[in-house]
Amino acid sequence: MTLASLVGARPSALIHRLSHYLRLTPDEMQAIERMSGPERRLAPGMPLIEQNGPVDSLFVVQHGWLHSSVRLPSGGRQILRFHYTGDLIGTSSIAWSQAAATLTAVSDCIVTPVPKVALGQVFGRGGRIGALLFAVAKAEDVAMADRLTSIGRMDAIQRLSTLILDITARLRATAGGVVDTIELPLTQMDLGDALGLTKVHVNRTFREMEERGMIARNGKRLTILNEAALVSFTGFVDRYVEIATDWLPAAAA
Amino acid sequence: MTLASLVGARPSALIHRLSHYLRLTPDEMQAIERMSGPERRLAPGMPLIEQNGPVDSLFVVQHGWLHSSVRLPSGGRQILRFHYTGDLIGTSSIAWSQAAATLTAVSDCIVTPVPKVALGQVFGRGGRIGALLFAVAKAEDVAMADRLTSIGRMDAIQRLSTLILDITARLRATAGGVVDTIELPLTQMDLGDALGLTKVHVNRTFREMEERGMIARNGKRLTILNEAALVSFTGFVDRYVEIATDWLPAAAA
DNA sequence: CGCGTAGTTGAAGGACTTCAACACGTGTGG
DNA sequence: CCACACGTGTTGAAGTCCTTCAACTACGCG
Repeated sequence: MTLASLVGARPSALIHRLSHYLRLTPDEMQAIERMSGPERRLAPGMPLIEQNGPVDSLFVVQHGWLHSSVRLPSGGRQILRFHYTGDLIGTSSIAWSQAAATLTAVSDCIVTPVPKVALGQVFGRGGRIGALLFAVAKAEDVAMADRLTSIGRMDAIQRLSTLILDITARLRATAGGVVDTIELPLTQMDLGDALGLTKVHVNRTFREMEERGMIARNGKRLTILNEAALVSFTGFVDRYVEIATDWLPAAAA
Repeated sequence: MTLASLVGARPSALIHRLSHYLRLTPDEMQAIERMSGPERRLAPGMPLIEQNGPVDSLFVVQHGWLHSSVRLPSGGRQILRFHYTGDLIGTSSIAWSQAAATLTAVSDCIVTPVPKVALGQVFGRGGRIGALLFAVAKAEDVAMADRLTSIGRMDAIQRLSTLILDITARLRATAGGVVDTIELPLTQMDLGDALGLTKVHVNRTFREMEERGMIARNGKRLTILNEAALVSFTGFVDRYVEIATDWLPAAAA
């Protein structure tokens, strides 16, 4: 009898994610599995949580990806970040009972709810999981700081480049092998809202990147032609490949 | 014999901060106190941690404030956020052994180091502290998302306004009463680097805000003339006044 | 007193926005 | 089944906000 058969249809993507950084014990896996409720499916464009709406649980992204965004009084929108398979999302509900942002499915998604109390218990029981979740949260934090830097101090080409590199890196993590062509279900308006640009200028920026031979486009497919150049051009760093775990407390016997 | 006399000269500002959200038990206070090493003082402008430098500890801000920033290959700088009394900072060292950002004192500061391993033990022993630290980290996260939104989608006056409101709100937390005049030790270049603007334009924006009767300046002193108007104008939300704690595990008996 | 940093202002230039129009694909109701 | 609406992508022209460059002032400190 496998663990998966005990607790659900498939092992949680969160376990898979954390296992990337740490060899989890069966106890730890079970603790993570037990946090999650039944699966919920989302079609592209569907909202999972609405800004200012009530929330009392988080979610684990089991499949697909989403983004979180904020609407401004002026009518504008800012996309804050993208969430991928294995992410623990909706975490603003941890600090407040109202959602700070809207969560929207980008691709077809499967998510499982994690009641706040269940997360509290994981921290309460001690061990390494809470600490590791903290570390992952801090890594996400630095990734958002990178985006902040990109928007605050880079021009349109660099902004778009960093975002393409970021998305590519994250999608690779689940895809497995090294991919240089990605399927981008985002509209140019989405990209603009993520980069602090207008959709018009995103379009022009795409064109210029093509003309410069940096990328190739084919419908929604996008190919990076010279990744090393893009990386050095933007100073991009993948914040997820590695996380230090030497400081974690010992695993329970 | 008081707790403070047992473990150090003064109770940790981190205890004070967390007590704002939760009534801590003596055990919890002691656990927090024991994390910290000896005090270290910084004069304004002094670096605490250098970007890409080695780091193996975090710090608690016991007094004063700092900012974290990133230098770009192009020579520019982006200030990512400001850190105030009671903050746990340098947390990128949790995920990596190299610092992701530079930490610089803004005012006279006192900080105490927290070895990564000591933090790991706090998580490891379980209870509420780890969970609460996670919640606070997530609140900071939302605050940074607010700044991202500000830089991505607002004009110079709104950006500067949100930053002024943010700093004022945070300084009040330690100052006690409601203050509408703050001492700003930041240069206009600092402000520009925080807002994604040039120092020249920060200057012009200050002037226009004065002309519009939004603020008054006197050297480094800055007075907000109509705070309610600024708040509704920018949609500013103070992310620190309140944090939900209903989901935390029970305190140890 | 001289030097360096910070603040201030003007003039010119540039990156991005705004407005507008059109092409294209897709779904939907008459 | 076609007409039409609608969202998305694309391109041009004009305008604006912010930057860049440059000069000058003010202030603190050796």
